[in-house]
Amino acid sequence: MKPTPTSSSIEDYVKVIYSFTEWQDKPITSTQLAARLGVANSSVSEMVRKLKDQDLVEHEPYSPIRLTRSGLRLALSMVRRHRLLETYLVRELGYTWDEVHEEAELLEHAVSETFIQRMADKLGNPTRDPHGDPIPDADGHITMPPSHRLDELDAGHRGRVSRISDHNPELLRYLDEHGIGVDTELEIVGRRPFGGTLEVLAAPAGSKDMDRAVRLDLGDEAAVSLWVVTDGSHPGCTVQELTGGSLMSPHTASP
Amino acid sequence: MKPTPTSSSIEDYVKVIYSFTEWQDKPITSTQLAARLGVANSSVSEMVRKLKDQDLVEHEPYSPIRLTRSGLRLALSMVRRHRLLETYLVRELGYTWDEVHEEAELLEHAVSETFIQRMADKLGNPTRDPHGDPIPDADGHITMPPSHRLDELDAGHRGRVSRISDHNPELLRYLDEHGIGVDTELEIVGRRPFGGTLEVLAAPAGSKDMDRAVRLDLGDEAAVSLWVVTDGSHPGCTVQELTGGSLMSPHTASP
DNA sequence: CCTATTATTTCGGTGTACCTAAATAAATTA
DNA sequence: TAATTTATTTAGGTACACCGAAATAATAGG
Repeated sequence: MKPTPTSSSIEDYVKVIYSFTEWQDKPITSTQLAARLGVANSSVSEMVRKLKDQDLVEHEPYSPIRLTRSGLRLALSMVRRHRLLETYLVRELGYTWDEVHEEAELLEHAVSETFIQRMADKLGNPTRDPHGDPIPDADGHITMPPSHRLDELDAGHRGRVSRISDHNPELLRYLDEHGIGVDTELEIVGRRPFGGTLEVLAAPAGSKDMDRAVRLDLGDEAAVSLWVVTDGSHPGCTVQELTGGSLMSPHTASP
Repeated sequence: MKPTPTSSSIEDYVKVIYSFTEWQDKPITSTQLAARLGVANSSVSEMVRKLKDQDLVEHEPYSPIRLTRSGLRLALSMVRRHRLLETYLVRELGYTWDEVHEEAELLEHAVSETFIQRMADKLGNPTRDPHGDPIPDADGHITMPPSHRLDELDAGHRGRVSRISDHNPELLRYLDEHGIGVDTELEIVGRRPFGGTLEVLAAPAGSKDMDRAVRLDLGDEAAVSLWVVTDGSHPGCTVQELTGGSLMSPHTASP
């Protein structure tokens, strides 16, 4: 419960802890956190102690890690930075959606609050980034679209792609080559679970041609996450993560 | 003479070493370097050893520090980053010239080469930044305008402001309030050296009104540096630093 | 030329964020 | 439930970039 000298590592920890609960509500464990940050478990233990000292997380030994109110505030401000930066890079500097993640990852720790605000103004305060993720506002309010898991959708289901995870550039390029992006209308034409892997076949709406359908091979553990709107009406409704985790009800986060 | 894992500290050291010799040619000493970086002398000694190991500087104990060819290359790339960022922030994000320095200082360590290039393209590969400083090209070539020291100019001399140091926001705001910026036409209406300080009175060209002239009180030690073109013809000719150091001949640096 | 002053380097330490290996707690399963 | 496996934390150590204080070299003054 001390002051708050924040560092770029701290920002990363908090952001990852937040992200883990963005689309499902189980809190993250040390090991998962270590894996996502690419550091050793022991580093996490140590750092979590520090985060707790600064009142950014709640944590009892051997139990999962949860953000406090002020941890959530910090996390949402990092998420806002990241997503605004991605939007800006795509709209103003001609980046493609598969390039932006890494660059934003570095920049989010370096830019000032002024920079963020000027950028947001110039972009017209967007509420979704190029991957379809919601952008928190300056006060840390974020509205998650209501959602269902893609792996619960039946063949024949149509909808718009609402969101595609920005973590796998290779997947993004693959989807791009097949004409799939945010807001693309899709239809689930088939599905085949096997060997712990869920395979979803999707094609531009209307096509029933299984051979020409995009084959999405979805391992567990966050390898891939594609999101699909379950009704074709408005963008930004009824989406849910493909990989791991249980179905959760729609929610809104704010500090 | 080892490989080259660069860090943001190393980048700062090298950039400051370069800057010191940009407008005069005496090499920097440990103490001066420490002062400009805001670190202790002992930190500089240590770091300079490391820079030498990486073949970025030449240095014999107790003598001044000079960049090697590869040190100069790195320095010019940092200067390019910094000046392009300043230009971009002013032109694209509505920063004023007195705000940009700090922001660029942070960003220059974080952005990728791709980012720099896209930014440069969008700006049309400018060769001067908002303060009038020359921007090195992608190959590390920079052309310094030929120059005379402002403190050698006589009263009555007219010219355009070619360059104003970006290190003192307060000065920049002061000048701005008095309508002085890069490319403003000025006339030296008087001068008064006293107590180790040089005072220059300048006014918009034509005005002979000493009272309404801008009074520039120029201490030594890099407190202020204003640059004035000594002839009104083209921008980018005959400029020189105001503070400390001896007159040097025009030169061009490149790695 | 020798001494006093100033510049520079060396030495012993600090905080941050990592790591591996060892110890301990929790969960699984036999 | 006891034993094994897995998760987590603790212990001991590293690299980086910094610091103040002490030692040493260079410079300036008498």
